[in-house]
Amino acid sequence: MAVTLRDVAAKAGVSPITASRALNNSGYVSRELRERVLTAASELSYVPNAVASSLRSSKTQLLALLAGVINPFWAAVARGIEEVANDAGYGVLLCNTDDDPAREARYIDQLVRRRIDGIIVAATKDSASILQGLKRQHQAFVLIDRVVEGLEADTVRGDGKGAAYRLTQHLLSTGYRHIGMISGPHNVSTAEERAAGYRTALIDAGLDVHEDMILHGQYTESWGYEAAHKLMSLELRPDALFAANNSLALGILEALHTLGLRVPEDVAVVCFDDTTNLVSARFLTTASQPAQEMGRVATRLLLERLVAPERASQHIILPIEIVIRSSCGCSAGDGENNLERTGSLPVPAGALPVELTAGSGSEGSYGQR
Amino acid sequence: MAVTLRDVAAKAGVSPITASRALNNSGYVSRELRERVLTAASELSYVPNAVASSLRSSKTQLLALLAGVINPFWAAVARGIEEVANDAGYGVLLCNTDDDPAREARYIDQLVRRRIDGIIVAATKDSASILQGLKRQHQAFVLIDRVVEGLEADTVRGDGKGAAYRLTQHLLSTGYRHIGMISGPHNVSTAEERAAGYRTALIDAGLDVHEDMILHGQYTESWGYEAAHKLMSLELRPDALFAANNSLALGILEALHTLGLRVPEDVAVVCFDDTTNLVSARFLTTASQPAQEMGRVATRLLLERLVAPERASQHIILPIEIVIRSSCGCSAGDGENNLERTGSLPVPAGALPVELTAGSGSEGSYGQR
DNA sequence: TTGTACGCGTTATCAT
DNA sequence: ATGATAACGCGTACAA
Repeated sequence: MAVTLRDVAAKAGVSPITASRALNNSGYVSRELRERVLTAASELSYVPNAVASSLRSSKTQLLALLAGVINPFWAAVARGIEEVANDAGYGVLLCNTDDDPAREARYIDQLVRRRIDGIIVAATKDSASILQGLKRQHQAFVLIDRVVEGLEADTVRGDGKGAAYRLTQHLLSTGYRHIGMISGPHNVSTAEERAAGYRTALIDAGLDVHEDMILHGQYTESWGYEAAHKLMSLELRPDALFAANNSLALGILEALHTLGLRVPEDVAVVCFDDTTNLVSARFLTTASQPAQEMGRVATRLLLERLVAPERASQHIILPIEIVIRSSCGCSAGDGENNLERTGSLPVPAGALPVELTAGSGSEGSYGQR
Repeated sequence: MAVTLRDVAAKAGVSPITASRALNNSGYVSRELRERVLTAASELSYVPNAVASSLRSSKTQLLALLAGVINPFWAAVARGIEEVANDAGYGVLLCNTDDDPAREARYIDQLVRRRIDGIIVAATKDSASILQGLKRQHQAFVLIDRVVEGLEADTVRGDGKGAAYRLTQHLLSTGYRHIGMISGPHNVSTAEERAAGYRTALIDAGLDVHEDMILHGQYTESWGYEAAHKLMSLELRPDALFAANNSLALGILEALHTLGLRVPEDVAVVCFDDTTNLVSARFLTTASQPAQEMGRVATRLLLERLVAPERASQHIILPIEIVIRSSCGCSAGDGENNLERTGSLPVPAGALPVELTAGSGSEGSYGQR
């Protein structure tokens, strides 16, 4: 039924393998035969069968991103991945896990069956055992954004603890003393690490850490909304809130609006993740993660591993810039364009290299380009 | 190297084909042999090779969504697709085109090479010829959200013209007379159709249509921002703005904020697409598209077509509900929770069946469940 | 530079 | 209910 390489070869008067070489620019083919083959192919409207090719070569030329891809952060990551992958001749599958371990497991199973060349995964801690299984099967994968305890693997992530530390420090230096922390699930490493940076900053400033001001839940807008309500009804009401990601920040802003509180006049708000495409969050001071670059770096790492499966795993930690806007009283807006009044905290040069070699067996140092 | 069906069969002491039948629950296999096979498979950690299976059966069990998937609207659509597809044993590939015809073409080529069973595509008009090519190759696909002139194919979309009409009517009945329209690209049918509904509403109300108050650009936040600035600097300044999608609405809100204008006190704003997950847009009166349902219906249509390739194409138009919130002066918020003050316009029963049979050769009538 | 023969892992077809 | 055989469409290995 369908046109095959054979048909093309026959029409061009050559053997199938010659046709294959001509179409793939592999091996030696004379200029004349190549012409004949290409002409025949286009005349027959030949469409190569990637399935057959994959079976024979045991390569699918396909990578996958496994994450909760609804978030703009992940959209940016995906873009970075596609960029590098496409350049290298790979396609990219986007798989939406919603951070649900069950969906995660189902997808991984699917991807392995389909012999996807490599997987970029934002894993929960619950999937440690599944990922161990992948290692055993020699399925290539790279962890992105999140680490998994007890799993040694290529990893790309942001310096979440450091950024949370500096974000908290910024609030403290602006005069806030009762900072509430609204974070994500305990089974996601970034949620823990951001809380840790916050704690350390308080301690280093000689302040007490009130554990009842640290709330963990989901990385969702609705949890941000709920948690903000909880924190704002504490006896010792916070004068500032730290949102551990962008969705949480949106929920928090809505809650504060509901309560008739203004930002930053009544309560300061800072948050993690870049949110430049959300108008309501444009005025927030944020830890702006290099999402697209994370995607690029992860993909490069993955492609390298496809070539060298036995190489020691690399841990790459990208710096995170703190972007200062008017949400924490440093330059309160008055109805004018708040966007004008922004700044940026330098990344402390000393802090990073220390973390860069944190992973066992690591030697990674990528930098940004 | 890898464990194959052969190995499993050998270990279970049966032929490969019996092992295949046991693992796939296809054909007749005795209870005992099935047990033996399953045990052998799990002991060997057998992972079926979907590539080989696809080659032999010429089915990949894979569907793809081709769209600008960054938008929350498409995220909801994707969810609906996954829901139905997974239940039917299909996986779903998400492909991000950014409405760029070149990317669209590249992806389609990839998908066809990989022998994807069916494609759900939000097409631009530029891709008419490519899609014609797909038809010629008997590649199954379904158009979603957007129609393509001169292309007869299964289609699922919202009643955009009708909804735009009613949205405009709502503004008019609330007393607004100078309504600016900010829409998307000319090569996307929804952008045209929403503008058309707006025009018809004005005409039916006996008002003049000022073409300089209708701006087409991209479906992006930045175009919304830019266009709002343009419209608000017209001599005859609009008292209301119609955003043809949610991204545009965000940009418009930001622009109005920049200009120091309040919504709805100074300018009313209505928009298309559900935006319930965007805090800044929670108070907008919107045409709330049944995004997830669109995904579900499109997938059902596609699965049906896989079974009956020669069936006449169906055109399904889903009703769109108008959700009234405080953005157009009907019940201006005063700092309290605007969300309380909402309502909903009934879908006019008569309008729909007429459109349902609009497509040539169509007979579709799906309804909602 | 070109061609031959075979195999990748699975399932369709037909036979038993 | 089970099995033998062949074939899906391509690329590797080797030969010419």
